[in-house]
Amino acid sequence: MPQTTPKKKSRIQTRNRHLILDAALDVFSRDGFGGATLDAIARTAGLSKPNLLYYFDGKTEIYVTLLSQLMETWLDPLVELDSNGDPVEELLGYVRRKLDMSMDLPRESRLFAGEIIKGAPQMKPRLESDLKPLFDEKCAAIQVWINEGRLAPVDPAHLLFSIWSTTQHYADFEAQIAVLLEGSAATPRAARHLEQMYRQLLTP
Amino acid sequence: MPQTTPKKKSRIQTRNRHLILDAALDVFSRDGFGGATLDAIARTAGLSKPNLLYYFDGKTEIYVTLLSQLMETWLDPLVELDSNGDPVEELLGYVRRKLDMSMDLPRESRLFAGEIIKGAPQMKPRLESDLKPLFDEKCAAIQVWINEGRLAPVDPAHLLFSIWSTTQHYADFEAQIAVLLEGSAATPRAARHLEQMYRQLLTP
DNA sequence: TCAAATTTTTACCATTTGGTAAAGTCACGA
DNA sequence: TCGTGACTTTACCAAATGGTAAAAATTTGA
Repeated sequence: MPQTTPKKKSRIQTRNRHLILDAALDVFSRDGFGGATLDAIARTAGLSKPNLLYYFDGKTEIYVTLLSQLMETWLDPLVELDSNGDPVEELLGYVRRKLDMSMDLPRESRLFAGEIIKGAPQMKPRLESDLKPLFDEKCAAIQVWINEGRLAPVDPAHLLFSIWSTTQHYADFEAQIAVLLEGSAATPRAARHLEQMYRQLLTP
Repeated sequence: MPQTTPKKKSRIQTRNRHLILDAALDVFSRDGFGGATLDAIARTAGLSKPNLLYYFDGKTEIYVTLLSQLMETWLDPLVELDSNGDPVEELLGYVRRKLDMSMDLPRESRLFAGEIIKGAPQMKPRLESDLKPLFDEKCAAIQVWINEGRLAPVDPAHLLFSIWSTTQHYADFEAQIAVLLEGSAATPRAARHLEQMYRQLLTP
């Protein structure tokens, strides 16, 4: 009986698949799906194009595999938002995790952004099946906190949108920020600014 | 003596150039520069590909023309930020203008986002020459307001980043928001949420 | 060690893409 | 109305691109 997720047998399999996915992340996040080429991915990975296609069935499969892996990583900080914790501190912790993620994984952030900008042709099903229920659950939890008077009355959905946009901005618009901030490092001041902003907004 | 900006002579010239630029905005904002094709632009514009190339010298020229026109529109709301006005109201007005712009011109917002995500290969010079001085000027004006005690102490640069990201998010991530919010219209609640957030942050 | 299985390379191919040459069509002023 | 210049179409190309077949090289396991 064939497995739906076939195990990667050899050492060399896993090594090369990782090489390819890392190269593909470079190329897809910079050029988008349409602008990326198999040649560019192969060159970046240090493999030949036919060799690439020995490990993946095609350009689309590489892209989908990347997005699929990314989805888990991307949802993780929100999963960790604990409805039993202190409301303000939980949300500030979430902001912090999202910001760290933007700084540590800018390519992943840009890949995600590019896919959504295009209208999410590949991701839409997973947005509906994975993100939407989690989003609804967390919005409800935030609303409970508000009803209990432990959080200032904010629009839960748009609060989450704000957090996503302000944190991901540092990855997605890095090129613009580099021009405007020149030498100075963005991270510490960004972290301070976001904590100040969301603490004021959320404290009842 | 040839003009640097040759005048568009006939009625049909201007009409077709507009048709092409509008079609190109559709295609480039969805597929990015690399993913866009002249065929797709021509089809969208209702012209033949050679006919396209009668009006523009090539794919790159169309793209650069679009970005160039966009730059003015994009900077405009920030230009209007009046250092003689009331600080909080001026900044809230700016937020409002940026949000309206995202809602009215989502394709332009996505085109801009796509270019920056790629590392701004075409825009970087104009970011340095046009945006950077304006940004520095407005940051300085905000700092003056803070020093005068008319605005809460915030990081001017990161305040502007927040405003850009939270407003543009509604255009750039429209596909995701559509999934999460389903039927309900985002605009009025977004406007309320952003006003609440920035009023609290900025009021001294 | 040596055959079987896995991995890599070489040599291709069909389609798509950005772009051009040149012939044809149209609009307008003399 | 007719010639001239502006516009459009037809018929192409060369390069790039996603992808394949099959031979060659390498690794693996008995």
